[in-house]
Amino acid sequence: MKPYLIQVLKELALLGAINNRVEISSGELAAQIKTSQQTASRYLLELDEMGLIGRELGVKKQMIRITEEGANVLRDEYTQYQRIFELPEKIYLSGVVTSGMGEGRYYIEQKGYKIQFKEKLGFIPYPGTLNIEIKPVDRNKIRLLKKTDVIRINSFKSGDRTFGEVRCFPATINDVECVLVLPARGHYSTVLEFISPVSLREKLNLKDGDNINITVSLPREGERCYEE
Amino acid sequence: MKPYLIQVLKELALLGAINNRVEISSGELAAQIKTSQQTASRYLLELDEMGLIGRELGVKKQMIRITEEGANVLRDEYTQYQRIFELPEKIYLSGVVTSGMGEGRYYIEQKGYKIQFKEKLGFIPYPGTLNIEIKPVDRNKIRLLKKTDVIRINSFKSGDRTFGEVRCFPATINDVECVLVLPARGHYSTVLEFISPVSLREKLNLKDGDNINITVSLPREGERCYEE
DNA sequence: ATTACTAGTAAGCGAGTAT
DNA sequence: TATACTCGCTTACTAGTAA
Repeated sequence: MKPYLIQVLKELALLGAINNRVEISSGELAAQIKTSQQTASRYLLELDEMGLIGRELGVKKQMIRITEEGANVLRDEYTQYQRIFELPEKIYLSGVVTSGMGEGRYYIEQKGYKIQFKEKLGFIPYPGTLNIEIKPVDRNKIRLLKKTDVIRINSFKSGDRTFGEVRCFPATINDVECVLVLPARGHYSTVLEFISPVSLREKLNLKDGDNINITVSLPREGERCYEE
Repeated sequence: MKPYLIQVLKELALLGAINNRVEISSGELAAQIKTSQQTASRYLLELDEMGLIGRELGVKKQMIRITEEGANVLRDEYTQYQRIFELPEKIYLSGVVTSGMGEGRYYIEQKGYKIQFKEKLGFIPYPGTLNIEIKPVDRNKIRLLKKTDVIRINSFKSGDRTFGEVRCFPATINDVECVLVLPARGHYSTVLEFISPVSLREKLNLKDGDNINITVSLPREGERCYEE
């Protein structure tokens, strides 16, 4: 979808072309979007061919109406802006199922973690984590999570070693509820670990390489903290 | 403002670049917006030169943050989408002060209208209308108004002639409250007439040719009616 | 008046590559 | 690895104009 066509569609929508036909000549549209009449005419032809607008050409002007499909294009844009400005409650990620090397399992089996999971999450996790590899660029979204404070699992000592603090976020994978577990310290990884009372791999019938969609819930506004 | 730059800015914002710095290479951005690394690099240069983003170039990746100015560009876009989808309570117009030929005055001085103005608007208008010429393309917005029902002034007979039904809409001109009066029948005009208890021309200190901004309030959702 | 075609020009794109 | 330059190619633009 060409960006300039979205802009034109938006302009038509602002004139009311979503719920009504709108009377506008290519010259008028051109003035509105500050381009030439010829270009405006071409835009309308393109939008028409793509089925995003409908036109009734009269002898003089034309009546234009945005189609359902065209309205959907704009609605999608609107949704994106809402995600930007409406201090989102969720972030959206997609990723691929991978196999870790069983370290996730080793960690969550530690008594010091298990007690806290039971207390703060209300369940003892199935012994094993579901590892999801996300796109490197989406680590920026994880960055946001690291600054928030949802459910905090404290660090503890066991024998000679220390197990670090981790943070938990209510999440869904393909609409199944689970919990994202992030180490509070350390470098950003492209692999996320999820836990649940039951085996997510079985419940979701997943195998390595499967694509899945993730949503992660963010805490309420007041608890949010940003840089600087 | 080039449409494709807005799209890129939006993409960065979706990664969280408004409140945080975001770590992204030109190649990653390219993949995100489905273009080449070179083009993505050029986009970032353009946005940087325009002051819409700030960059910290490291040896490897770069940290990007949307500036206040950049955020404003996106906020303006968002506002436009809100006007499209949030079933607006107001429509926004701009226009130029013109002189009619005194017909407005003739009409509102009619007793049949005056009684109804007093009853339904709560005031007897200053004897004269403020005429505002709008852009022809904005008649589409007026079209929306014609389908709504805010304050209806009934037609009446006086002597041998009939005075038609008119509709009134709460409005503001340069933030001063007034009332837009539209004939219920007849062709769309590019000249709108406004009334008020006092002389709007004096109160706003207007002369012919002055540019003014208008907002017109629409009725609540339930009362709205669309074509078809 | 319009819409929209043609043709010449300008802007945008991406492969190759320097840094 | 990165970023971002050059340059040939493609796409988009507008003036002129036909319908």
